[in-house]
Amino acid sequence: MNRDAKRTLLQDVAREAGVSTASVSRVLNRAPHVSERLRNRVEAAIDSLGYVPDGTARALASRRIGAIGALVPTLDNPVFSAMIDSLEQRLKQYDCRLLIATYRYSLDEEVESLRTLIQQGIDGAVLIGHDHLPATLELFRRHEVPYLTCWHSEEDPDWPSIGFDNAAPARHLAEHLIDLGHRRFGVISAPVDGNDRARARLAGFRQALETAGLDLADDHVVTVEYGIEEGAAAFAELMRLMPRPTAILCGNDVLAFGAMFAAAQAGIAIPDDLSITGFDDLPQSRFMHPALTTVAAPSAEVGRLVADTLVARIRGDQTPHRQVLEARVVLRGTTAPPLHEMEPA
Amino acid sequence: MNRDAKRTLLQDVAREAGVSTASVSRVLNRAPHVSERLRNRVEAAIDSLGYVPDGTARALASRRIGAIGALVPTLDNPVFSAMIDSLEQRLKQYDCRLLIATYRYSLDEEVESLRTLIQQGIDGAVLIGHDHLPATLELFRRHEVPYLTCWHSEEDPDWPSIGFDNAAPARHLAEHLIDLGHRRFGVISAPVDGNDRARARLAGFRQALETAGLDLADDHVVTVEYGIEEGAAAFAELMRLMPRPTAILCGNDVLAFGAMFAAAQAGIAIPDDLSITGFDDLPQSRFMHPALTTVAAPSAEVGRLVADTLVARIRGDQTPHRQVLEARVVLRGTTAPPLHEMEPA
DNA sequence: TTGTAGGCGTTATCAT
DNA sequence: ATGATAACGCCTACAA
Repeated sequence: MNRDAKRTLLQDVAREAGVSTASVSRVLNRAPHVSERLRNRVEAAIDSLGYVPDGTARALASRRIGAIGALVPTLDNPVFSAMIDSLEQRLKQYDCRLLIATYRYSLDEEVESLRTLIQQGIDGAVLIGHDHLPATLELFRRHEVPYLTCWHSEEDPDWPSIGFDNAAPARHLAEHLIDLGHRRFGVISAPVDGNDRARARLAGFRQALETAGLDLADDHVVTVEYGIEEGAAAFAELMRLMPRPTAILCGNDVLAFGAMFAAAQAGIAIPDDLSITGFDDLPQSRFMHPALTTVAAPSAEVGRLVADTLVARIRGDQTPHRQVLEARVVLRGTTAPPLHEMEPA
Repeated sequence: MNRDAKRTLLQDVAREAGVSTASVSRVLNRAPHVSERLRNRVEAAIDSLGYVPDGTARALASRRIGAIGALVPTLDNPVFSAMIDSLEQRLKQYDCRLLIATYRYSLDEEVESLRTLIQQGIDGAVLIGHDHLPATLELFRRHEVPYLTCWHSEEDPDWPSIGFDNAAPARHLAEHLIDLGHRRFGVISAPVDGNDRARARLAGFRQALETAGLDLADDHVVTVEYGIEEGAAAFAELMRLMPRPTAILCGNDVLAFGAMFAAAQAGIAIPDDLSITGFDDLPQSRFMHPALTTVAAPSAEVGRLVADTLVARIRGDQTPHRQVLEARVVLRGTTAPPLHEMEPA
């Protein structure tokens, strides 16, 4: 009786079953060319000994760890946690684990986190968005780690992707407001530095306005960090403009929540006095008063598809370089014609 | 020029620096008794070769993988994603990675996920709550994996914990409503099966009511899955009761959101016609109209403390068996005296 | 303080 | 189809 009852090894299983360690390994890995009889003997031995394979030894010998890495800016944003949630669920079906790292929107930290994950031996990785440092790409290349980006739809030979167009729906939102008769706009944007999604959305807003011959002065675009309170503060800033905007486009739903809250505080009626839009379609956006007009980001779908595609890439299968999902505009109650609007000059 | 330019190994670094592999290993692991000179030589060699240690080999040889596992019911619930977010951030400071697995509130699936994580070689694990299958405990014991539970405050020699009391604040919420003059209550609860937190909260509600000599009939407790829509449906069910409750206690904020939405739809004024409470204090709860009376679950704090404590346990340090954080009742705008209430008989 | 060498538990390449 | 056995890359007694 050893003082720490040595764990049972593959070798013990082999002895118990009266076969070679190679055969046990084959059974474990469902390798072809294994006789029914041998398989049964081995499986019986495994059961009777309660054998559990050692993942680290297996990883060293096989050069794959059975886990992928996901690098996300933060899990505090529900769109990302929803994506990660569905990603993990799907990976489980492939018997693949998930290693998470967050980088607080710092691309430098993203590189560092990726480095440690690669060191850890991940079989593949998924990144958010299209903005990354060159060092990131170099790490993937040098260590030959299969990777994917998601949440954007840029065409780029360096970055295979699964996502959706962030600019077009943003443009549609702005066009919708223009069609309703709005002429004076305000924008609340997330910081665009290192965040291509925020940038694309802002660009979409701008494009629609320019096409309509409308001006969007710099002081009509307020940039704030993610957060309801931040959205409320940005809203207050926009409301100090004279003349006031009649519509406010927000870079995401949470900023829109903040804007709606501040509007209510200030006694500004949505959508009668002012229209507001979001982007993401968080679960509660449907259940507000009024319900938020926004764009539905397909979080869960992205997660599933990333799992399917990354696993395929790891296997060496061919996969589409770029997959674009639909991000649909959802018209609800926060957008309406500008009631108290004067006709443009 | 090999066709796959073999990666540089620790051995290569040793040769380059003109020292033994053991010395390189020592430098890598910040072992004591290493001369300044040797360290510099080795570090120079590491830089010049761009050496990156192999995590899998290190894991096999050292018997630790540099990652812990977190088993959570789902990441779709913001309280959990917030906790995981802070957990991961803190773990990074200890140079420790995070492996995530979700189990959709199925304790059987929890066991299975734990098994694969342990097989993966995790250095430690954290579980949510106090409800677990015996097999879970056995896995920890058998594989000698340090572990922690969180989000509850049960005293149990088997389960070291970091969390907060779920029952007491729930009781306080109910007491507060009783003090305001409410006598007829409804409860919207999450499924309590395998969920000690939901059970504790419900028990807290019950206890306060019983102490006050009030009745809570079975049909005044509606159990629904997590979700705004689910909360709304439960609310509708409670509103069909005659006489109607004047206060509704919800098992979490999201259910409360649903209830508030349904109330607004039905033209029931909160808090004048009806009081509503939640539990969790999600970011938006403060920014609703009216703002939600609820209990603040210290998500981020739990995450940080779990990281600190689990890492200490892995090192073999002594840590408190049970750490109880404060979960404070936050009185806001959804609770008020029952305006249209008759005096109790 | 530094070097030598034997594991760590599998997988995978050969034979047979 | 099955069996020997050499990797896999690093850590760590133990020796010097």
